[in-house]
Amino acid sequence: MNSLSFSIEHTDKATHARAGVLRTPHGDVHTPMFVPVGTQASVKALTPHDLQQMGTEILLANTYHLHLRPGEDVVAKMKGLASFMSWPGVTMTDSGGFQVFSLGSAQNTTGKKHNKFTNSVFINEDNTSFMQKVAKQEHFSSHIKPAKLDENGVTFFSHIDGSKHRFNPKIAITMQEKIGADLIVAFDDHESPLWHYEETKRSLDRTNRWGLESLSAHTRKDQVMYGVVHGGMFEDLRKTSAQFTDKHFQAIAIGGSYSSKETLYRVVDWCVPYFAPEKPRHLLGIAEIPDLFEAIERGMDLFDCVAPTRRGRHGNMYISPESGGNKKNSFSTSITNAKYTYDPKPIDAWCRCYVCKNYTRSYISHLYRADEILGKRLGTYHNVAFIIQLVKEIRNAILEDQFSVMKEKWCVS
RNA sequence: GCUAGGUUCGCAUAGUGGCAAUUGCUCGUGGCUGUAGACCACGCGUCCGAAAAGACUACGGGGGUUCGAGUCCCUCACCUAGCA
Repeated sequence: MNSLSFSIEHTDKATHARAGVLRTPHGDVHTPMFVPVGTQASVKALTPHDLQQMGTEILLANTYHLHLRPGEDVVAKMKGLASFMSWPGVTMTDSGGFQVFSLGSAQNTTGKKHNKFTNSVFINEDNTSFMQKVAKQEHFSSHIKPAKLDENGVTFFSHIDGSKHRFNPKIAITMQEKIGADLIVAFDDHESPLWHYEETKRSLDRTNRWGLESLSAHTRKDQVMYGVVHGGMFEDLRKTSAQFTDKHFQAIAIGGSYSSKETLYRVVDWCVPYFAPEKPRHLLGIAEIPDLFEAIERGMDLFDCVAPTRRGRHGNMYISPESGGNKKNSFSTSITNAKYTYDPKPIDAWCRCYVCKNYTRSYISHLYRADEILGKRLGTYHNVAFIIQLVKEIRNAILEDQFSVMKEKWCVS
C-alpha cells in the first residue's frame, strides 16, 4: 500500500548524521540529498538533462504557482508533473501553504512587494535593513488586499492577476493529487518569527488540524505526504509539533522562518529526537552550506532551497574552502568582481561540474557583465551542481564515519 | 561666409543666478535560505576622515557683470542643421 520506503544505510558514529535511501516508483533518492527548486515546473535556467547530469535525484515544484498557471488540470492532462516537465526522476510538490502567505495578496499599483513574509523564509531579527524594508512597504497598505486567514483555510489574491482564490487542506491535497508528484506536503499554516507565543500556538493548532484534514482528503496512496512541524522559536511548541507530526505522517518536514541561524539549529535539535528513524526528514527551504552541515549533523535528510538558483542568476557563485569559501562569505563570491576580469581559473578549484571543467572566471564574468543569458545558465548550473556534489560528498563521509572531519574541513574557517 | 542651435563628472541626459550639480547606462561593492523579479540596496570629481564635518578643483577656452555664474554679457574654438 505504501509506495515509498525509506531505509537508513548508515549513521555516522560521532554524530546523528545519517545516510539513507528513499525508494519511490520513479527512482531512489540517496540521502542526505539536496532538492533543487523548480517552482513553476522549471528549475530556472536548467534543463532536466542538466539536472540529471549533475546528479539530481528529486525536484520540488509548487502547488500555488502551478494552480495559478497553468492550472493543475493541465498538468494532470499531461500525465502529471514529471511527465509534463520531462523529468525522469522523483518529484515533490509543496502545498502552497507558504506561498499563500508569502505572496498571497493582490498586486498593488506599483507592483512592489509589500508583504512582510515575501522577503524570505529566513528572517533575521538583527537585520535592521529587512525591518526597514518592511516598514517602507507599509505605505502600500492602502491598496493591498492581503490574504484572509480563517480557521478553515485561506482566501488570497493571485500575485499574477489579482484574482481571488481559496485554499484549504482538501483543495490543496486535491490539487497535489492532480499534479501528481511522488511526494506531497500537507497544507500548513505559517507563523511569523515576529509573533509571540499565543499567536504562534494558535497557528500551530491550525497547522495540526489542517494536517489531519489533509490526510483525510488524501486518496492517492501512491503519493506520500509530508506533515509539517511548526511552532516558531518556542521549544514546547516545536516538541509537541514534532511528536504530532511523527505520529500522523509517513514523512516529516520542518517548516518555519527563523530569527537567526542559532534558532534554526536549536529548532532542529528540539524536533529530531521525536522523529522515528525510518521516516525521511525534510528541512523546508534551508540549504545554505553551513546550514547543510549543521542540519545533517543533527539528523536531517532532505533539503530544498532557492539560494543556488537565485544566487546563480544574480552572479553569486559558490566556492569551496580551496577557493576561499568560508562561513563569513557564505561560501560564495560575486563573479562580476573586478578581480575576476583576467582570472583564467575555473569558478572553484574543488568543483568538478561541467562549468568548472570548461570555463574560466574571466569568461563567466564577461557573460554576466554583457548580460548574456548563458552567464545565468552556467552560473546556475555551477551552483546547483556544487550543492549536489557537496551533499554527495557529505553522504560518502557519513558512510565512512568521517562526517566531523569533513565538516571541520569546510566550516572551521 | 551668413543664420540658428549646441558644447555639463567614461557615455547619454536635467538644470528658474545660491550647485559638487538631475536621471539612465557603464563601473564599483554588498545582499539574496519551502522563488513575483534576468532582482534589490548602496557608492561613483579629488584629498582627509570610522562617521558627521571639512578642504580643494569643476559644467569647451579666455575675459566681464554680480555678494554669488553651469545659468547673464563679450570673445575665441569646436560640433550640428539650414542658406549661400
